[in-house]
Amino acid sequence: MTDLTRLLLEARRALATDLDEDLAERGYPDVRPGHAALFLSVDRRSGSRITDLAEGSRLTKQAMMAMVDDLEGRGYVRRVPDPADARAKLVRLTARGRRAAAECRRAIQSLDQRTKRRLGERSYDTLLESLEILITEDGEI
Amino acid sequence: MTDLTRLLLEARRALATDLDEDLAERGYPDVRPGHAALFLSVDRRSGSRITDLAEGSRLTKQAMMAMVDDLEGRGYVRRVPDPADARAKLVRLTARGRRAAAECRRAIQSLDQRTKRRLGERSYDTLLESLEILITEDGEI
DNA sequence: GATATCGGTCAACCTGATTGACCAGTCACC
DNA sequence: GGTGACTGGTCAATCAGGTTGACCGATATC
Repeated sequence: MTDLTRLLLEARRALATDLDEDLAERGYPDVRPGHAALFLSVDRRSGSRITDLAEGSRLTKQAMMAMVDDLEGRGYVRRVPDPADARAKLVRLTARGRRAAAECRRAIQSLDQRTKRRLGERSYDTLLESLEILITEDGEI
Repeated sequence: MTDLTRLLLEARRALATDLDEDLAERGYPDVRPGHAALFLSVDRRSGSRITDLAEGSRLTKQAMMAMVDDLEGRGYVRRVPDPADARAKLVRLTARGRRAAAECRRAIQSLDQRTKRRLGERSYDTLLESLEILITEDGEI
């Protein structure tokens, strides 16, 4: 009997720590693994709405807002009004944000490749598939 | 490019939620998925030291202490002095704790089996192996 | 006996989220 | 073209599940 939840948590922590260190070495000690999803999913030209970003990362908009606040405070993104809807704001990368995003992308890619090497291509693919299944199919008891 | 850390986090959350609901249905709404490891690893006859439990779950002793505090407050465990070492205390299951532990074991087993069914035996085994590798081999960049 | 280590605890803090309330802008419809 | 419902963003409070650091008394080591 294995405690799968614990295993998942620890594996995540190990990878996140790894990514964190890599980002620090690349000159972004303040970019946290959690920011990755945002950097990866914010629209490069027009920007993205907080609500959309939240939905894409399966977070509440409040949680996403906290991340955006954080990154805005550090100068990686800024909020601009959405010309198409006066209620909305668009989150856009600053120049600094674009550099960080690129580095972040590289860090993730590098981690991916290291992971692939460690597990072997097939196990890696299986891992990804399995995780997707666990996420999407779960919820119904 | 996949954000593996996010995937792991979400998969864990999905499973934890599932386990949580199952435990609630079994009559233990206050037993959290995190308690599982403790219930599974505390020595049934003589009890276990907090330090040992922490090490076994790869947690700090402070974190384990908080869990023990919690479970003690709910009447699932109690601390008794260790006759072999006056510094130490032994965490022991109460009668209520033993019943809860048994139910918890069943819930985990059931979750394991459902997961196995969803992923298929081979993918499930691969998943477990992969996670172990990620946990143990990580840390060295 | 002095000193280092070990088991447990207190305190402060961090991360990554949650729920609930609220406001202003927009949309649909009559 | 006014009314009511919905949507996007925000504030506030809270939570879970950890972390690091300091500390104390008991024990082991020399």
